[in-house]
This record gives sequence, structure tokens and C-alpha cells, in this order.
Amino acid sequence: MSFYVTTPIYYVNAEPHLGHAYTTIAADVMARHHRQRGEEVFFLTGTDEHGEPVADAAHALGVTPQELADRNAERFRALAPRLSASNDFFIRTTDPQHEAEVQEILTRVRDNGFVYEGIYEGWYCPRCADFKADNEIDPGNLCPIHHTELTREREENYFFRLSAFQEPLERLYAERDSFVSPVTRRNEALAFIRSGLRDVPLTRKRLRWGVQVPWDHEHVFYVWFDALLNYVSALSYAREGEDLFERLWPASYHLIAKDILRFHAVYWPALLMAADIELPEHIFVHGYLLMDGEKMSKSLGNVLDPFAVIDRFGADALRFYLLREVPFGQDGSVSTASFEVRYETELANELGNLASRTIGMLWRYRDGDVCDGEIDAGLADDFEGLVEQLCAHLDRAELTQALDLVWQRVRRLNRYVEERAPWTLAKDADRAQELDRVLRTLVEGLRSVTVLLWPFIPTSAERLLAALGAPEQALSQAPLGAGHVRHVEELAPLFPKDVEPAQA
RNA sequence: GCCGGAGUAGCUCAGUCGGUUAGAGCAGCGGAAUCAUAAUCCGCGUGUCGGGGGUUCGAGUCCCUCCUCCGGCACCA
Repeated sequence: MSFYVTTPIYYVNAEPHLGHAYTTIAADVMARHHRQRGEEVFFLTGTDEHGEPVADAAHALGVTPQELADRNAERFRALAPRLSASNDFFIRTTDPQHEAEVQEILTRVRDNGFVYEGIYEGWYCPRCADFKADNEIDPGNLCPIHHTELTREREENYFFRLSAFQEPLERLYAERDSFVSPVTRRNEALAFIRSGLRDVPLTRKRLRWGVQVPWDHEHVFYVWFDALLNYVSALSYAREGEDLFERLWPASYHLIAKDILRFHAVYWPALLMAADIELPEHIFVHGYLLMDGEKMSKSLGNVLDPFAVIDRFGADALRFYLLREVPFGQDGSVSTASFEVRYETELANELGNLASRTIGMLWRYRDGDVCDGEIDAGLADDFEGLVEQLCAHLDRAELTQALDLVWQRVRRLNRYVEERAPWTLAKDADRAQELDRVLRTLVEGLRSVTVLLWPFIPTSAERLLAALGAPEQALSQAPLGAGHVRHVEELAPLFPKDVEPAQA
């Protein structure tokens, strides 16, 4: 059993921001969950480095495209560990192995008869050195950037015969209901397909910054085809001397944001069919993180800065907040204010304090020792079937619902403490056994939820499990009663509330 | 314009195959408890389930219609 999850490769023209962090975090949660199941997991992220915008930006800075790409790729590479992301590889589309693989696969697509020479004609801005799509032309036939008049230009290109896949794609969507989800995005992609597919340019002649077309050195591949193939190419060289393709392809999940839906839901499967490669199992499209209901924008100054949050509260807090606050798959608002509310009320008060009071009572009444014995049936009932339900959600990339399922048990445990009032039992020597059972049940419940929370808040979960002397993270250890906590160590607050603001 | 999604408590949202007094969290008000990072727990909602019409013994849940909001409608990584 294997599980292969990807983020998009991030375009090096921009700085890493919260949106990138969001996708990486989500992919990491899924990767970690499947590792808990004991599956072979491969989690891929990386950078997309070719294409016009990078070439332009480099030119503006007076550096080569490769220099700019090197510089910015490092920033994205550094992002993953700061998020506690456990990616197994970081691909760059300028890797020579990737480029060779792109050439090999696209040559195969050509050999299979899906590439032909044609003329691309469109409105062109000489100052952008680029063609403009119909919907990005300003009134008066002006360039939206330079406000200068566009000219009609023709360029010889190789085209990809996307139109040949109209029917195969419709069949794909009919046969595989969950190929693209959520359903609204699936409908969108399908509507696009049904509206009639036209052939698309596969190469660019005017541009040099890209993967060279092996059968015509005047051209480079259009960056999207180069970029999409990373999901396949990475498997061939991620591990020295080993080709992971046989074991890991097809990908289990491609996580993307909705802005790149068409490329993943239409072009990508068509390209794979053209290359005789099996299709990925699922494409999951998450939404945008909005600030005060508006799209994030630096100029509006409304950005939740992921690095500031991590510096002050840790990566776990950011991971938890994003997946808890915004239903995964929908757009949702985030803000520093709502972050602080969730950090304090949920992480610090509900979970952190649950750990504190549990460990505190074990020390106060039992010197940190936990006796073996039965689990309280009243609590056991509320944990019944939990792991199965969790897995069912995560299999559908329903991360927010999965997390909520666990969090309900965190709250249940606090309620359990109140119901059984160990402090009252402790006053009555005749009820020592009852107290033992309550404490044993409580700490076992805490251990169980912590194992289940590990994919979401790995660092904190590991600290807590270590303190409980039960470091096993396997999902088989997750059910209530599966663990054997014997003795607990005292632990500083997991999510302290008196954190200093980061120094500017 | 066409296609799709959504409109449920002050806010964010759940409501599976139509079935008993429509739910949760947050915010607000009141109370209990003291193991704990003063952290927790309990109680409190007269909601036209966007409007109207229809099907049904029965509709937030199905059908029709209207209104409002959002997204998509090709070469923007």
C-alpha cells in the first residue's frame, strides 16, 4: 500500500506566502496520517522555475533567470521545514533530470501523434513580449500592464492535440466521480470540457527560458507542460539509483488551489493519456484564504504573516488554525484576531490545559503513576468507531472534518473530568480504586487523541506523548485502551499563553 | 448571457435515504466547581430554514418560479 501526495510546484517569481504554506500544511497532514497507517508515503513539493515571468523579473534585476531561480527556490525549500512539513523530496524544474524526463515524455506524446505544427495568432504586447488572452485585454485593445496598443502577431508553434481527448475526458469524469473534488470544482472542470476543447500551444518560440524541445531547438516547451510533469519526473530521481515510479505512481492526491484547476483537471489527464501514463487517483481543490473577506493583498496590509505566527506560537499553532478555521475545500477568512482566539481557547485552554490537569492530578494523587485496568465504559462509548470515521474523512481529504472529530473528544475529555471529579474521589480513601480507574481512563483518552492529532500538530503531539511515556504514533495504537501509559512526566504548558510578541 | 454553487440563530457553519419539539461552535447572560496555563463544566435561542407556489399523511430536505451573493466560461505559473 502506498500513498503519494503532491503540492503544486510553487512559481519562483513570488515570495512564499500564506497560500503556499496552506497547501504544504494540508499535504503534510495527509502524508503524516498515511505514515501512521503504516503505508509507504511519498510527499512531494518543489518549485516551478521556467517561463516568461521569471525571465522578465530576472532581466529587470540584471541577473540571469537561473540566478533568480536559484535564489528564490531556496526560500521555498526553506519554507517546508519551518512548517514542520515532512516532504520526501523537493523538486526544481531546472533539475537536469527533470528536464530530460520532460523531453522524453513529450517526445513520446509527439510519437503517439498528439503534436503538430501550427500557427498561433493573437494579440501581442511588444513591451511584455507576450501574447494576451482575450479576457486580459483592456478596452481599446490595450495592454493591461503598459496601456499601449497591442499588435496582431503570428508565431509558429507546436500544438498539443487536446481536442482529441474531449470524449476520453468526459468518460473519465463519468466513470470516476471523485477524480476532482469538491463537487463544485468537478462540475466546473467538466463544464469546461463539455464546452468543447481546442488544441493548445505546446511550445514557445520567442522564449529561451524553458526546457528545450528536442526535435526543434528553436523552441522551448510551454511552461505548463514542463511544470505538470514534475509529478511524474520526480519519482525517477528523488532517490539516488532508484526509480520510485512503479511503486508510487499513480499519485493518490494532487492538492491544488482553484486558480490552477484547468491545468490539473483537463490538461494533465489529457497529457498523461497522450503519453500512455496512468492517471492520478484524486485532485483535490482547496479554496482561498481571505482576509476580512477579501483576497490577501500586501498593499491592503491585511496579511496574516505565517512567519510571524510561527516565530511567536510555533508551526503547530499555524497548522491547527488554518485547518480548523477554514473548511478545507472552501474559501474562508483568516485573521490575527481569530488566530489568537483559537490559540487561546482551543490549543491552550482545551488541549493544553487538559494535558496539564491530567498530568497534574496524576502527580498530586499518584506520584505520576498510572495503574492498569478497565477503561470507563461511559467514555469508551464516545470513542467507539473514532479511528474509522477519521480515516474515512481523511481518505476524502476532508481535513477540517477529521480534525473536528478529534476535537470533539478533546472536549469530551474535559467534560469527563468534571463528571467524575477526581478531586472529590481523592478525599475518600474508600474510593481509591475508582480514582485509579478515572485517572487511567483520562490519561488513556488524552493519549488517544494526541496520537490522532499528531498529523495536525506533530511537534506538540510528540512532546506530549513523550511525557506520557507512550511515544508510539501508529494508528493501530490510537484506539482508546490500546495504549499502556504507566507513568507520566511533568510537562511545561504545551501552548503557553504568555508568549512574547516576536521582536521586530 | 450561459453553466455551476450557495442563501439555516448576532457571527461561522452542520443538517445523511423527506419523518417526531431544526443543531454545533463562537460571542452574550446566569450559575457550579477548584485537578489545571483563572484553564473547566452546566443552564439560557419567539430562528418567517432567501420570497412565492406545488407534490406529500409529512419538506430546511423533492419540483417550479423569482430575488440576492459567489465561482467558471481557454491558452494568466
